[in-house]
Formats: sequence, C-alpha cells, structure tokens
Amino acid sequence: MNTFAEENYLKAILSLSIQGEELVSTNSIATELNTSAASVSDMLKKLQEKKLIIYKKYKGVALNKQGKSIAVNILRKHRLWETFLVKKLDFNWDEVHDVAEQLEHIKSEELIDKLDSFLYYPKFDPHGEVIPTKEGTIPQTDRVLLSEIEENTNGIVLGVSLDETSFLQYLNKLKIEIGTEIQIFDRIDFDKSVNISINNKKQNISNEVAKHLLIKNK
Amino acid sequence: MNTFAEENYLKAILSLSIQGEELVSTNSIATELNTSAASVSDMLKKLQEKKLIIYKKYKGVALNKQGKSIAVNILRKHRLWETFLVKKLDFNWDEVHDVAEQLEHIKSEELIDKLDSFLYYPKFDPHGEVIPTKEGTIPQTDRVLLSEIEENTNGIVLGVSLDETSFLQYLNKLKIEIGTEIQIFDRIDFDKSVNISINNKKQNISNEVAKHLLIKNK
DNA sequence: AAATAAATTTAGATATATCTAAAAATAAAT
DNA sequence: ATTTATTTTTAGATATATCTAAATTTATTT
Ligand SMILES: [Mn+2]
Ligand SMILES: [Mn+2]
Ligand SMILES: [Mn+2]
Ligand SMILES: [Mn+2]
Repeated sequence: MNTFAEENYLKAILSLSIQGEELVSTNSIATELNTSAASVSDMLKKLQEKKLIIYKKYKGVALNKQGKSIAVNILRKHRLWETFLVKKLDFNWDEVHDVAEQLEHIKSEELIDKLDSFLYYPKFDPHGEVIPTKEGTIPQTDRVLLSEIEENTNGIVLGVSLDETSFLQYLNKLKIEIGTEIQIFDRIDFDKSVNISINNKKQNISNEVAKHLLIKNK
Repeated sequence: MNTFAEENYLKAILSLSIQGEELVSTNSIATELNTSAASVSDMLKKLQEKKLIIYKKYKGVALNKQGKSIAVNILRKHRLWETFLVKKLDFNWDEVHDVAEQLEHIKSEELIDKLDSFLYYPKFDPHGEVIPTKEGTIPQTDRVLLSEIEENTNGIVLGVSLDETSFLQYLNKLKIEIGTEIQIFDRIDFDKSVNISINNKKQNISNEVAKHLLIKNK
C-alpha cells in the first residue's frame, strides 16, 4: 500500500512523461509538486527501493511497469471523481480539481468500479481529458495542442490539459469552453501567441494558454 | 486543519461519550482505535495543546465545544458517505463502513453540502443511525437498545449502533434488518440475553448483539 | 582545459504518529 | 494501612515526509 505522498510523486512523473520528458528531472518534479529538489531526491530513493521507478542519480527518472500502472490508476480515479463532481453534484469545471486531489487517494477498487458504472463509463472528464481504462491503458485521441496546430485551419475545442482553477476561470472569461469552434489564423514568431477568432471575433491567445488547449481540426 | 489521526481520536472520544462514558479513559480509546495506551496519551497531550479536549492526567478526557463540533462533523460526513454508497452506488449495508472511514476525512464543506442535497437531505444512514445536522447537532430519537428494552412488548428494528461488517453479516444471517418487527419476551438474568420472536419464530439474542440493536416500541 | 554556473544529492533538523519497555499514579485487595 | 494489581504516563526508538544549507556532480562559458 502506498502513501498519499508516494502516489502524488508517481502521478507527477507520469504527467511530466506525457508532457514529453523522457527522463524526468528532479527539478521539474519539484516544480510540479511545489516542493524542494532535496525532498524529491529523498522520495526518488524511496520509490527506487520500492521498485516503482527507474532512477539514475543525477540523470533522471522514469516509471517502470508497476509504477506506471499505479500512476495511471490514480489518474483514472482523479478523472472519474471529477466527472462525478460535475455530472452528479453540480460543481463547475473550475471547482473540482482540488477535491479530486484528495478523493483520488481513497483505496477501494470496488468503489471505483461502482462509480464508473454509476457514471455510465465516461470516456472523458469535465476538462475533456481522456479517462484511463480499468486495465491501465490511456486511450489515444487525435487532439492537437493549439500551440502546435497548423495555421489557417478550423478547429473545435475538445479539452484542456490543465485543470487549475485560475486557468479555467480565465477560459470562462475568454468564453472558451468544450465545444467552442475556433478559426486559427497565424502564429506570431516573437512570443508564439496565436491569432484566432471565436464567433467571428478576433483575439490573440498567448502561448501559455495555447499550450493547454486541446483542439480537433475539422 | 486537523490530521486524519487527530480526527479519528476526536470521533472515538465522541463515540465513547455517547455510549455513556462521562470521562473517557485512555484504555477505552486505545481499544476503540486498536492502538496502545501510550499512543493515546501522546495524542491526548497534543489535542489538549490544540485546545480541542479537556484532559486531566490519569483522570480522563472529554471533548470541549470546538472538539465536539469537529467530531460531530466527521460523524456527519461518515454517515452521509455511507448513505451515498448504499443509495447511489448499490453497496450493501455491511460493505460501506471501511470506505466511509476514508471518505469522512475529505476536506471540503461544499462537497458535503452538495452530497447532502444530492441525497435529498437524509435523516438516517443505512444502519438507521441519525445523521448530525450541518449546524452540528445530533437529532435525538426515541429508540431503545434491545438490551435495555422492557419485557413483554412489541417493537420494530430501526437501526444498529455498530456498523462493522462481521456484526452486520451476522444480522443478515439472523434475518434481522431495518424494519423487522420483533416480539420481546424476557431477559435472562444469567447472561443478559433476550428471548424474542421474529415472524413467530422464537430465538435467543445474546447481550452482545442486543446492545447494538436500536428498537422502537409500538 | 579550466573556471563558472546550474542541477542534484547528502547532511543534519524538525514534525507527526507510532511502538515497547519502564516508571509513576490510581484503584483494589488483603 | 500496606501490599498488590491495574491503569496511565513517560522514556527512548522507529518510520514517514518535509525543510535549509552544504557538498557533489554535471553542464555551460570563457
Ligand atoms: Mn494527489
Ligand atoms: Mn481533469
Ligand atoms: Mn476515520
Ligand atoms: Mn453507519
């Protein structure tokens, strides 16, 4: 049985791997978890001993099979709970992340099975993020980040890759939500911002925001 | 913010107070929480410093106003979660206690408010135990324990005062559930067991079981 | 290649929550 | 009222998870 802290570290490593880091660095984990690099080193040693990661001092860390399985399961629980909170308890999409951070650590396989069934086996969470299967796979989707999308195309927002309150409330203000149709014009070289229009209203989206918008071309 | 351990100690003290101990003893807390008397002493010192209990060394402990408020709130959360698990997720009444032990520690007032609303403000949990109000009061009921009920009367089982799996599964076997009508004949002096009948079938109920059955006379 | 900077790990502390064994206080028995 | 037994507390360890500051390794400049 793993502690909350161990589970959070495994989830952080998974998240950084998905974002593209092959060998995840100590510092990026520290940033992700708002803790010190020293604490990360301590915990990596411990996870290494528990045989959940492949860790080479000064080089970086990756999840091994068992570590990945645990991390994906936490992610599954996180997203199922978020779905429950929005679909059943009427929370808004920008209010659920912090509570899900707690609920994801509840230990009961039967609970999650029944929650999944109660929600009619959802495929996506309230942020459009894909929910991993009970078997531990993360279904692949054909979404592209707005920060990397081709210029002069049309698309539809299918999700966000970040579920922090401040980000989601900013999207609310920009009138960007799941299902919003957008036209993509061009990307500015200088700051990597993107010019788009929503309902024929032109606007400029910063790279910081564009990096977290999942778009499907149409 | 209190730790899980602190919350569990406060809840244990509340539970023992309700069961009749005016000054709760170190040993009874140790038994209730399956821990050592030494650990209890350590924690009582800590809760004393946090001003949540009234503690006199070697004498015993009681909750103060703030400690009671916290404990009642944990009990409320425990029973609301149990209700959710049975009513919405189709758990049986003998399967929910352990998961509720985890869920009761989730910190979010809004979550509990919304859960309460989602369940249509239930007054009793799946074991017939009364759910404390948001304001922190425990509504009084006129139930009597089978171990203390008057002889030669009729009654109906409205609840149990213990929600451990082994006890509830034994009740399932005895065909005793909430709503079961029983006739009470007499109480045996020697072992305080009670002779009753259910559907005209006579049986003898041990004091250990009778102590946890909440009956309403009719 | 050597010097400097950045990233990472280790050393040494602190805080929480446990435990066993020993000491102290209280209760019960003689 | 002593002695004995029980209950409770303290002393001293262990385990987890953090931190800051110092040491070490790796990467970048000059
Ligand atoms: Mn978490
Ligand atoms: Mn999400
Ligand atoms: Mn608990
Ligand atoms: Mn209950």
